[in-house]
Amino acid sequence: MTAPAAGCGGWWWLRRMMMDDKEGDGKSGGLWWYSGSCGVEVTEETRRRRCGGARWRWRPAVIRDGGLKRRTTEVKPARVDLDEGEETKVKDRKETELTPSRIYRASPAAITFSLSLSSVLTGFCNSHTGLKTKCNQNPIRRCDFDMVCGLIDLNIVSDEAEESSSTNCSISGFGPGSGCGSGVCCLELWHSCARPSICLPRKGNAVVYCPQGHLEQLQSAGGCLTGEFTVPPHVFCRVLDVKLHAEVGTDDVYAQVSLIPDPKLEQKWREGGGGEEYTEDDNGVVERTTTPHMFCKTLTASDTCTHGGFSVPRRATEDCFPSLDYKEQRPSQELVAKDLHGTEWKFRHIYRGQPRRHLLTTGWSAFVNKKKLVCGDAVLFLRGDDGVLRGGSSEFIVPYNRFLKSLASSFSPGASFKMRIETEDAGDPRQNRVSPWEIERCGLISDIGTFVSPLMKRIRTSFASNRSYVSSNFAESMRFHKVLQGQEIYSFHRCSETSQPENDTRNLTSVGFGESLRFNRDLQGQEILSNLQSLSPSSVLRFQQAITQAPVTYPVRYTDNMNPLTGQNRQDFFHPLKSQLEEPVLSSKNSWRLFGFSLTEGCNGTKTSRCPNGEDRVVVNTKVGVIGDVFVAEVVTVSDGLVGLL
Amino acid sequence: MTAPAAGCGGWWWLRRMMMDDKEGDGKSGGLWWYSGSCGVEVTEETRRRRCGGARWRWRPAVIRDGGLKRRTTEVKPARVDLDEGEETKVKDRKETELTPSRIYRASPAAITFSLSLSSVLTGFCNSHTGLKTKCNQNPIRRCDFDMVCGLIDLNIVSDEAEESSSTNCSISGFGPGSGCGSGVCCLELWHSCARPSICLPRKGNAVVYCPQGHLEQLQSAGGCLTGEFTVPPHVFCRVLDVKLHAEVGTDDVYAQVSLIPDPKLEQKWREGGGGEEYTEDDNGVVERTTTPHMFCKTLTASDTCTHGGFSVPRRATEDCFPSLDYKEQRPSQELVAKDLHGTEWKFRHIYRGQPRRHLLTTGWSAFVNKKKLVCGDAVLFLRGDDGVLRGGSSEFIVPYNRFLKSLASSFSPGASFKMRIETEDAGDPRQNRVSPWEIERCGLISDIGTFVSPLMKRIRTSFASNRSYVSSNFAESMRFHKVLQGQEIYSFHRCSETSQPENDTRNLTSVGFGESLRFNRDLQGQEILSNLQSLSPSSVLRFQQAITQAPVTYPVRYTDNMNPLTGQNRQDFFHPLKSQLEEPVLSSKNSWRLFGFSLTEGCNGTKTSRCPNGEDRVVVNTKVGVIGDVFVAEVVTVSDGLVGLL
DNA sequence: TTGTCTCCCCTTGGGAGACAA
DNA sequence: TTGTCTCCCAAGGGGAGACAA
Repeated sequence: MTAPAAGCGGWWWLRRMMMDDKEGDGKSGGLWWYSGSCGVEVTEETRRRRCGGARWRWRPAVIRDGGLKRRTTEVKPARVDLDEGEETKVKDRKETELTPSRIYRASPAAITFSLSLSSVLTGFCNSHTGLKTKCNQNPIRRCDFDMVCGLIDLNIVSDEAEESSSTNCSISGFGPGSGCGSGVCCLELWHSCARPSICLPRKGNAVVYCPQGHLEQLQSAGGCLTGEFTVPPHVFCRVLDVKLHAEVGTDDVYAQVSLIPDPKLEQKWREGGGGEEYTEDDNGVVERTTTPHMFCKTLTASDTCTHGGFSVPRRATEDCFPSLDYKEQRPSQELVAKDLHGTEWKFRHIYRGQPRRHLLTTGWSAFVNKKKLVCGDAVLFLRGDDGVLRGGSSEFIVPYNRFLKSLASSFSPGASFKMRIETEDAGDPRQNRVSPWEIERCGLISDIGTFVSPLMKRIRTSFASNRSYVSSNFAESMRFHKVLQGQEIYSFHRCSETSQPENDTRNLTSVGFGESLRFNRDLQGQEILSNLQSLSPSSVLRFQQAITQAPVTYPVRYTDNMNPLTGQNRQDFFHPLKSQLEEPVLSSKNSWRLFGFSLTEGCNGTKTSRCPNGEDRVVVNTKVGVIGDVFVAEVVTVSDGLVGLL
Repeated sequence: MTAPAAGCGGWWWLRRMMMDDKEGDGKSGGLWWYSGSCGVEVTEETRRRRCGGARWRWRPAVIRDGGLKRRTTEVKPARVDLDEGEETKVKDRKETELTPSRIYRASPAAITFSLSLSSVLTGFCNSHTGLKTKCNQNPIRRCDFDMVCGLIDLNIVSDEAEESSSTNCSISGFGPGSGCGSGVCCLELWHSCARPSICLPRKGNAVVYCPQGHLEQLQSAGGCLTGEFTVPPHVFCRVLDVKLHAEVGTDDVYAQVSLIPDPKLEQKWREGGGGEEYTEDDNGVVERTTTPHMFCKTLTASDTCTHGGFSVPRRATEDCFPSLDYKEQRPSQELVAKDLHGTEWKFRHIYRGQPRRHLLTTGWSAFVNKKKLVCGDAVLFLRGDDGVLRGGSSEFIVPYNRFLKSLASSFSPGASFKMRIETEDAGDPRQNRVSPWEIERCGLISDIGTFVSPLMKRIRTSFASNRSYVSSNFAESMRFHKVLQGQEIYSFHRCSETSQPENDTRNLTSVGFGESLRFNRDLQGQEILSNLQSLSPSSVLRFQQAITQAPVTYPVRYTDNMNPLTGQNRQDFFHPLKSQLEEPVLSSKNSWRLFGFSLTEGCNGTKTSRCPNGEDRVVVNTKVGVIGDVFVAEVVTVSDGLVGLL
């Protein structure tokens, strides 16, 4: 549990915690429970064991040397047979199979595919027992809110106090078509469970689907797809539908996005037409106009033990729960909570004790047992508001406008750029290839775009000067911070500095982010440390070595680059190559290709060229670059379809 | 629960109980538990719902108006919200999918197939929580026995008392190759869970496999097989291996029989050779030389409630459990029981109370909970002895000798015959076609065999005069009665009469069965009623109508009747017909074919000929015929490959 | 403000005999 | 002989305040 804290807190901590047991020896993440008489260790023999494309996961727990003296029922069998101090393995948690993403074709006209956004892209976004909750005190006072339980560490709680209107909230409404199976999945809740960077497209959005990258990832992930497929590099599509889902057993969230190819979009693009009429921002993200009320808390031993209930942080109660009638001696009310599946959970919320505190009593232990929560897990309460489905992107579904914009910028070896990353991966990004729409030029623009698309002139925009894009990008990322809990918020401008006095915090958080900072209100996190501290010289060296290795060539073929699906081409979509006589896979080419989008058209250099003074500059860039969740690097190669970095 | 009792008790009751809720409205089989304050109804919304060939089942329970006052934990949630007398639905029992039978080919030489004997053939043989048990009182006294828990009704207990040597029994031994997956499945136990008429072939037995009937049944059962297959009507085989299995979740038993074609057998048959050298009886059944010790008891409310344990019938204790040291004030011992999967269960067996009685206390409730037993279920204890794998037949694997014998007999319309049936189906036999080796001539032999096989002269034997076969047949069926519990045994000669005084019972049971009657020792059953009572005139009429309808022709083709697999013929085994140009399926023929075995060779009548005075005679035959598990009917048609009845 | 602990009390369940069918 | 009931008691869980970090 000594892994350095990195980034600006928020949901990043969820993954950080789950990555803590990197040694994989089952010790650092082991559970020591009631260590007074015997230690019970939860092993992880099969953690992350790959099994036919399925990923086995393990649920971490917190090492505790202290603890309660009573044992839980689960430990009971061990106690009987154990001598003092003896250890045993308790398999009280079933490991759950991770469903790989699926591709299927609903009809020749509509390409429907299900992309497990959080599962496939992160692989570790598990253990959420999301709750979408309503609150009932009596027929008059009623409040709907959402609640998510995950694995979030928190030692710092936000000091921002904010009075909330905690009554008469309505259920966050999603139509049956856009919700979960039961039509009750809440968008806020879904996002709070998903990878922070996940943005969902909206119905009707114009997007560019990149099936090559999708297939490639599926294949490399050991999915069920085998053989070679004839797929175009990208398909201009409209979003037919977006459905939010959650796995029944694990509460892992995923989305099912239905696309239909739209030849008009391609035609528009070929004719040099600009972007879509709607241009809220280039992600299509629509900011909420209402403020969500939510809080997150890591469960303590007392929260999860059988004696007593859940101690609710005072500020969280005021922000998320309906106010109690404090004139009564023991004010109480009943909360009705819905999880991701629409299952209702009832909790008795009472204000009692000396000194007074807020507690959830009746019903809480049932929830703990059913969701198999242990000390160290976290729970998130999210009060329901009316949610609006936002635009966005996955790795394989790129907003049309963003796609067009990316064509207007060029990258050449040595050029610096920045992109958002998952903070926890900063120490080992494993990102040697990125898509042009994921990155942004920064610093000096050494090469003016040598690649010009038919519409480049019209929409050409320098990323570096496109300030609105930058802030939008951050607003998007910060939006996910709101589900976190913290007392002290640090601006990412100061994240490499040491902690500040508490009364300085608000001033800092109000600098430079405007409205998006309101999401930080509930942030919970430890001190923000620059990833610089976790980047040892040796790790940098390893990273350098990795990028100089021969690039991997994937067996994905495409027949006509930049050629969207039309006619017979579309007929062959996803059909395995069998009798087609083509040249073998171009393994001799120095082609780094993730999404099949060519940046080499009109560009001379197609070979992998190592950065002339790479090592120093990379280190410098890394030092400067890892700020919060923004990764700054430089282009090493620009080759067939992607940008090699860093 | 007013369904008429039918047949001679025994395992028939298992299916009878599960058929009780024929209305399917979920009411007649509902569970009313602790009706004092609230009724809790177990519904069966999806009972026996077919789902892609899988059969969903439901576990019945007994309606109880009385009961204990304490509630089980499962009812607890309902109690909170219920007013007095209010009802709620409790789904405390998961319905379990029934695995359909499988056919696969291990190698071209060895046809290995797995036939789920109990599941496929009965479809309802579920809910057994079999236990194979050892008994430990101390290191000195140790006893192994078997225990099965099923759904058996019993109101009568056998009065026969028999002292048993209850100590130092050995584990019933089966080699790893012939047992369950873990090599611990007991043959006795397996048989006690299987359909009563199931007989397993032995390793090395000569059998005739009838793939056409097998495929036909699989197809009509909605199995995974589609298309048409080139299969011969029968294949002369040797039994390579017999493996006993049980489904993990349901304890449903099935067997995996491995066969290998044996051309020598066919050659022998063609040369007019006789039967096999071993001729214990024509089923190849080897009678046990040791007496099994077992008992069965329907669980009472007290047995399944949380207060107290399982009350063991005194005689059962003496017969199956090791004797206790009655000099002690509270004699007790520990029993270690193994279920079908080899899972061990420990029970404390104590002799206490005033008056004294035998109880299983510690460990019992854990078993009840794990196996989800409720009042009305039954439990069977089977003491382990050395078991010997017996010969026998399934519907598709016919013992060679029996097959040969069946060729020696002929049937023509109007001829009477009898066959064993599942008692519970007597009211609706759904048996309009049978195989010649399943039936036996009775009454006047109106037609002397017009069908003569090459070896008929040598082994020709009249079924009606083959007394040993008759008794063997009954011995086989009675063998399964031993697992049942009853106080009053009725001879099948008197089964249509009303109940007799108890002291008459022993005399009756000793008439006419000789050694086979020892299996009745533990029979448990209600009064034996003739199925005549359940055969209303309308049902007979319906049956008559059914058999006069145009016979169904199945899409099973066979290339050469009576031609076993040889050479290329064998190569095509199970391979779908694709390019073969044959005449269409002979749907115009009045061919009733179940196993593809022709009885029409040398026989003039191939058309469906209705019995001249059918209705009256059928009724008469039925009246006479349904005696215990023996069904007497008459031949209606003799056509291409089977005998039409009744 | 809230995590831990202890105390109290109720529920539950295991195990015993009483009693009667 | 055995099914049901009641009693006893221990274990465990829910809920409360005490206390301290």
